[in-house]
Amino acid sequence: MKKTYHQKDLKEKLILKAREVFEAESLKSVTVRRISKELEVSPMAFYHYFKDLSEFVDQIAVSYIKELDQISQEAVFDTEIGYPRLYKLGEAYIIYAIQNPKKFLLMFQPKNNSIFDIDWQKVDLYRILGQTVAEILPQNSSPQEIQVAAISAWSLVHGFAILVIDGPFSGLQKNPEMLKFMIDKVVKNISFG
Amino acid sequence: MKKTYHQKDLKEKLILKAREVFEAESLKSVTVRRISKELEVSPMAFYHYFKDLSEFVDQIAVSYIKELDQISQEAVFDTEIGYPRLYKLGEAYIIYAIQNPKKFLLMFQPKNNSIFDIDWQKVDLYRILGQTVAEILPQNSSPQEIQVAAISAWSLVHGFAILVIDGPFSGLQKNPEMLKFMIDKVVKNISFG
DNA sequence: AATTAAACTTTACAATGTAAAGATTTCAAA
DNA sequence: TTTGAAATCTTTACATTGTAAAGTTTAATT
Repeated sequence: MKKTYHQKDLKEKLILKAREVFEAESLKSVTVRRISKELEVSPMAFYHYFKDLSEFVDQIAVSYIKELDQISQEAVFDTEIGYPRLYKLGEAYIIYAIQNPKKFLLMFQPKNNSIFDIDWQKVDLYRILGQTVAEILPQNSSPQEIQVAAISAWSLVHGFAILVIDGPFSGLQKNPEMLKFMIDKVVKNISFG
Repeated sequence: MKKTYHQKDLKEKLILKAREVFEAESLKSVTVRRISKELEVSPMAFYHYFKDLSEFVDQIAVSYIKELDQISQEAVFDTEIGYPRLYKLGEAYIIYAIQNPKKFLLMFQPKNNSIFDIDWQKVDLYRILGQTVAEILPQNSSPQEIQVAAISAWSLVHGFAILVIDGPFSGLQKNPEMLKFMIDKVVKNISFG
């Protein structure tokens, strides 16, 4: 009996393997039994770490949000304050979304019935965006004004990403030059009414 | 044996019942067995009309797109040409989305693995939007310029809707006045770079 | 009336999530 | 070092799911 009871970091391994399977195939392939089998563990081990499949999927989504956070940070890091930084951030967001459609959709798709209650205030991207628009707005802008600007900016790039990934403008993906042109157009179009 | 073989419009009834169940509960409740049972029909009758569950769900989504089409038409119908019409259209879109989050998300969520290949060119909303922005742009605008404007407009309102429904700005739903203010702000913010 | 096609049923199976209870291992306290 | 209790993992079991295969009933056509 060489069974490896107690591998200690099973929770991380489960998520890691699930990401692997999800990225290579789809969410449908991420089943308790499948992931357990790949880690050579009984299906029920899963339930020692997660309440149910729904919660598990939520945590996978969160792991991707962290990935996006990382990218947002990098995008902002080496770009000058002001509009250039905001444009860069928007561009990075759109490019990530289009290059990682499955991941991106997972983050924003409210799973089954679970509320998936992310605390967005704690998501880096959320704060970075707020910070970035604040740097553009007049010094004495109110939090509300900043919020309004952030919503406008995020809405535009998010909507564009979604509509290009699998909506009415998915045709753009077949024309890389036009796509690039549109990304630039959209990003530069961010404005604060 | 009063079994009602051949009810003839079973296909429509299946979709109708599915919409009912979906709206009252969730997509998870829309199962072949559940819908069949409610119509007092064997589960396998379903397969006489639909290839599989995936295709069925796609058709439900399409039925909601038609609903949105209807609303778009009405929104545009009694509003004067130009920006007022575009604003009205955007507003109607956002309000529908927020008041019918489940339906709205279903339309834009690429089901499981099915391509869900809607021909958007044939969707009224798509054409109405194109028409509406064209009425605003200079007469001699190229199809490409119109397309760019349409994408900008749609992206903004769509992104806003999604982010408010279950994203980082869902908090807005708890503040109807602020929400209304923001909808107006966003809609008026549509611009063509 | 006879034949064919359409609409539906019965039976069956493999895959899924997960409840219940038991086994193994680890580790802290005695 | 022994002893338990807590943590980790397994086995068994069941209800629900999608759907394949084959058969039955009704309607349509000839």
